[in-house]
Amino acid sequence: MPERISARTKLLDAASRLFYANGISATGIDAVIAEAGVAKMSLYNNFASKTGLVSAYLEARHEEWLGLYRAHLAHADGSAGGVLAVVEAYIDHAEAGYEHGFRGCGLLNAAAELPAGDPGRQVVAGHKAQVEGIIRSHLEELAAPDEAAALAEQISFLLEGAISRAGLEGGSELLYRAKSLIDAMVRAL
Amino acid sequence: MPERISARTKLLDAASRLFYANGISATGIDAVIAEAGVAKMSLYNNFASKTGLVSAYLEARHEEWLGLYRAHLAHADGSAGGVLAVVEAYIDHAEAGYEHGFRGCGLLNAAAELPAGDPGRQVVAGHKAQVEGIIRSHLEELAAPDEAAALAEQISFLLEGAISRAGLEGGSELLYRAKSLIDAMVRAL
DNA sequence: GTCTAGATATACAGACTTGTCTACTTGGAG
DNA sequence: CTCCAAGTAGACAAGTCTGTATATCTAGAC
Repeated sequence: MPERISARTKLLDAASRLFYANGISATGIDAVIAEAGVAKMSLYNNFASKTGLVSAYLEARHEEWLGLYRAHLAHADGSAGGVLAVVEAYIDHAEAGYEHGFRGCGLLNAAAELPAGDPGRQVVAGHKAQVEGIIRSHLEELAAPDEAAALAEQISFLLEGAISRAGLEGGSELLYRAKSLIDAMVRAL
Repeated sequence: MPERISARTKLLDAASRLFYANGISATGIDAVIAEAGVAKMSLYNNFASKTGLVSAYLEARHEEWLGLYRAHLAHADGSAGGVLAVVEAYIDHAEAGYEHGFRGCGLLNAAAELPAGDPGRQVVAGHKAQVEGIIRSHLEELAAPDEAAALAEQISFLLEGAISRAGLEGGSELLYRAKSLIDAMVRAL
């Protein structure tokens, strides 16, 4: 009973691995279907084009992150713990055993190779804004709205930079440093 | 007397515009030579391959940033001003009138589309480490080495994140917010 | 048992990519 | 004036890319 997995799922999983490790432009259709172990027509039966596959990839990365965040939030301790759950979701991401090491935020990397004006860049901008919004909503339970908004922006910048730098280093170490910095900032409230 | 400009320079300038605006993989040789207004053989007489052009591009972006930083450093006010000169160099970069708007750090964007293990990623990691080192050396004139190192890391994360987010927004506004945050952090020493 | 939706294998069209080759032109240095 | 380095124009080889077309297979619904 080998768990029937749809071609669509296999394609998204394969695309996720290859797009993340090697970049989107550098990953051809043929590489994706070979990694997925499906026929080329299965790709075009499930997605309108490579661009459609990329859009689904972006959406899936966003949903995946939300899932990791919610899992940590469920065991989080108070509002400060909620903020840390955001960081822990990225740490999970960094340690999820990518074949060629951690390479930073998949969404930000995708945006980097999309030409200016591509709608995919709006998706990524929306994701980042949502993350900052989550942080802000937790902080609003600990401080006045103005202060919460300012600190949420600062924390989201700090976290974003730590992810990028950690991606260049290839490991999650810098994310733990960001976590303790953020922990101290929230506790200082 | 139309200022004789070498084909190499025209190619690097054209590659700079196109690689930055549209991404490296998405930019073909033909587009670069058309933008530069030179013959294809001029490219291969000056660079071993497209990869060689990309390496020169990365090096040029690093040198360009250093030039902007040094220009601000020359008019900087004390060690705190030295740290702010780092931020101002990125603000200059963001406002340098890119054809399709600011799109973040060109070096980080390039790293995002290089496959894991590509030597170009080391160049980018080195640039980011050098920036953090510059910040640290300024702070060491204001605080103990340990404290300076910790704050330099925090500031470099914050700045890096602000650049990425500003690139997604397409403007330099978020960089000014980062500048005032960093200004406050340094003054608090 | 039949029908159908989904999957498969393979070939192929057409465009685009990097890089090479050859023959020609041009601007200045000596 | 001559020579040479740098640049030009365009054709071309060889490979890769996306996307389509066709014919076949298979598992479950009815």
